[in-house]
Parts: sequence; C-alpha cells; structure tokens
Amino acid sequence: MSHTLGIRQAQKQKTRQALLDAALELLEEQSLSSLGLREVTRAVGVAPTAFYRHFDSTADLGVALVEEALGSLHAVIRDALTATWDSGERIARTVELIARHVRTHSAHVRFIARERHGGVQRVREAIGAQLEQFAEEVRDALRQDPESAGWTEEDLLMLAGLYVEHMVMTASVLLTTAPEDLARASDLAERQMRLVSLGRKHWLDLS
Amino acid sequence: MSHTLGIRQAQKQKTRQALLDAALELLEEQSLSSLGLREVTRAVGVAPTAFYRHFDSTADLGVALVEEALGSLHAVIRDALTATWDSGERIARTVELIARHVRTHSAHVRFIARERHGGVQRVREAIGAQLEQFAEEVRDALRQDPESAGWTEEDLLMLAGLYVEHMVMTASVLLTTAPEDLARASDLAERQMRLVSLGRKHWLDLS
DNA sequence: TGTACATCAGTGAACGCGCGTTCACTGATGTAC
DNA sequence: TGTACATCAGTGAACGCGCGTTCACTGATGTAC
Repeated sequence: MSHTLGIRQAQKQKTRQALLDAALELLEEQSLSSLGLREVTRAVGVAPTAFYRHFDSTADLGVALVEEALGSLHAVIRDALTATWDSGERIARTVELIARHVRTHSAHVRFIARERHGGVQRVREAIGAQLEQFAEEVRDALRQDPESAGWTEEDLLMLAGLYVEHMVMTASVLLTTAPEDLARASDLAERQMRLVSLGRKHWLDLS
Repeated sequence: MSHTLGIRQAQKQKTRQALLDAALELLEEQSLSSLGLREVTRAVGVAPTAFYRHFDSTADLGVALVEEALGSLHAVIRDALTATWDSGERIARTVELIARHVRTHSAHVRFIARERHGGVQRVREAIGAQLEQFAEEVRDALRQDPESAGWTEEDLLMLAGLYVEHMVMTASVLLTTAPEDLARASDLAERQMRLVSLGRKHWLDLS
C-alpha cells in the first residue's frame, strides 16, 4: 500500500485504459488505419481533445495496444514452454492453451492478426519485434531439450519460428471458427504441430 | 480478332483497370478500410462520380483486387505443383518461384497479406475461400504422390494447408526482407519446408 | 453509305457531415509553508 | 490543520477540409433502318 497512486494519476490511468478498451472493441470491425480519434472518445464519453492527454495519434494508441495484446500472449507462450508433459500431451496442452486464450482474449488476438500486416508501419514493427522475441524464447527452451543435441543455433531458431508462426496462425483460425467446429479445428492444429515435431525428430537423420 | 471489344467497352475496361491499379498502389501504405473513393479517382484523373460506373464501393473494388491478386498467385502454385524434380530440388525451386513472384507482384502479395485478416469482411471471405481452394488443389497433387500411400484424405488436406500457409507466410516475409538478406531468408524458408517434408515422410511410422 | 435516335461512361456542382487539431478555459487535486 | 498557489486532466467552441453520394448533364459510341 506504500505506493498508492494519487487520485489524479489513478483517474488518468482509468481514462487511458477506457480509451484502449474502446479502441480495441471498435477495431473488431475495422483496421487501425481507419480508426478515428473522435470515434474512440465518443465511445468512452470524453471530449475529443481529451485523447491528446494520453496519445499523440491513433497510431500511438495502436502501439500501446500491441504491448497489451502481446503481453497477454507472452504468458501463454511461457505456460506452453514450461509444460513438462511428454511430446504428445504437450502439443494437445499447447493447443488447448491457445484455444483458451482465443476465448478469453479474442479482441487481442484479432488485433494482432489484423495489424501484423496492417497499414500502420510502427504497429507492424512493434508486433514483428515482439514475435521475434517470442521465437528467441522458444529457441532457448528448445535448446535445453535433449532432442536438440547436434542442432545448430540457426536451425533451432528456424524451428522456433515455425512454432511461433503456427501458434499465431492457429489462434487466428480458431478466432473465426464456429463453436461447433472448434474441436475439429483444434485437432487439425494438433496434427500439424505433430507433423512438425516429427520432422524435428528426423532432422539430423541424413547429415 | 473476331471478338474485338467495342470502343466504348474497351475504354471502360481501361478506366476500370486504372482504378484497380491506382487502388493497389495506394494500398501499399494503408488498409482497404481506410481507402477513399476520391483518393482513387484523383490518382487516376477522373471525376469521383466515375467510380460508381465500375464499383459500388471500395469494398467492392477490394473483392475485384482479390481475384486479380490470387489469380496471379494461382499460376505460381500450379507451377510449383507440376515441377517434377526430386524433393530437395522441388523445395528450392518452389521457394525460388515464390521469391520471383514477390519481386514481380509485390503489391499483390502485400494486398493479400494485409487484407487476409483486414477490416473488410467480404474481402477476408474472398481471400479465405481462394486459399482454401488452393489447399484443395495441393491436396489433389499430393494424393498422386507415391509417398502419400496410406494417408487419409483429412491428413492430406492438413498437410496441404500447412504448405499453403507456409507459402503465404514466406511470400510476406520476403516482401519485407532487405535485398541483402534475401538469400538468407530464402534459405530459412527452404529449411522450414524441408522439415515439414521430413515430418511428412515419417507421418505413418507409428500408426 | 447516311440519317435519326438510343445508350451510357464520364462530368461537375452541390449537399450535409464528421474529421483532426487549435485554443483558452475550468476546477479538482497536489504541494509548500 | 489550514491557507495560498501550482499543476494538469478534461472541456467546449471553433476552424478548415475532404469525404461519400445525389443529380441533371454532355457528347462520343452504338444501333436500326
């Protein structure tokens, strides 16, 4: 309790978060490059000019959303990496974690999928940098694995990139899957992941 | 020569294509959901109202762009599938075809990557339907391969989806790769594809 | 081939509207004594 | 604890601007005879 925010700071953060939340919701049906500052403030119920107390522009707000959205995804990745089950179980567990994340953070997932290749450069770069960092984390975890004996650093990162890519793809697929097809889609994602893991197992067979 | 278009029809098509070309160029720096009809007509040099002689809306123009962009990609996929080299050569050849396509049709590739998860529903759906069709074509080609003996239809489509996904991913990565890093990026894509093909080879080992 | 009429791609003026940004302001919160 | 002053998050009016859409139009192209 020693470090309570002043009333003023607390209220400011609350407004800022309300702007982020409202923007995230508006972005379910459009792209960041068409999101208007007035739309966002209208949704929150503050004057348009209040926006400038928190962000320079909607692009700036977008970068803040990247941090929020990929922060929550980061936790999922760490969970998946520290799972200590055997390979088959680990894959099923990972897909389940992704499915749960999509359920609980669908707006975040949609935002990342949409803006990853979207029309706002700074946001694309922020997402790309974060995903690259995720791949490095996955590589570090793979390196610990006995199965990785003999692998080059380059190949470990190559595999990690494949996993991260597949994870993002799976999340975006599940996002647009009808509830009755979720089980089938999860099973498909699992089989793809299993095939990649099989390739991993035999990577050094010929060299 | 029997079926020449009338002067009027020919001129109309020329204007329509000019609108598509101008839109595609404008979309290199923004998303379809923020593309304005007046921007496009201004770039072409016609009155804003002329737009309506060709498209109902920018979303409608977007759907037309999907057909154009994925038509050109379709040709690449067919080329890759009919390549008859052995596996290692085939992968290198496929990545080279993709790299060439990115070089010659960068705006098309960017458009697909951006709008695949973009803010305009009809365009997302059009892209999704086309990519699904590509996956089915790849599955049909895989089915012919002796290596596919014993595979279920479902697993063939699973693998085909992985290949198509990786192809789109590779194209979008190469798009944003600096020229001096292109060789490295292509090599990375090749190794990932080789790993997937290794997984394919051992898919039935345990069942 | 020539004529009279129909079609229709592209025009240009006009509209109401919402946008991003500026500015001086207000009044609650924070701080110094 | 109380007082006097400073800070600053949020306000509200005002601005110029470009937007999408409507409408009646023009004049080259197409068609029927």
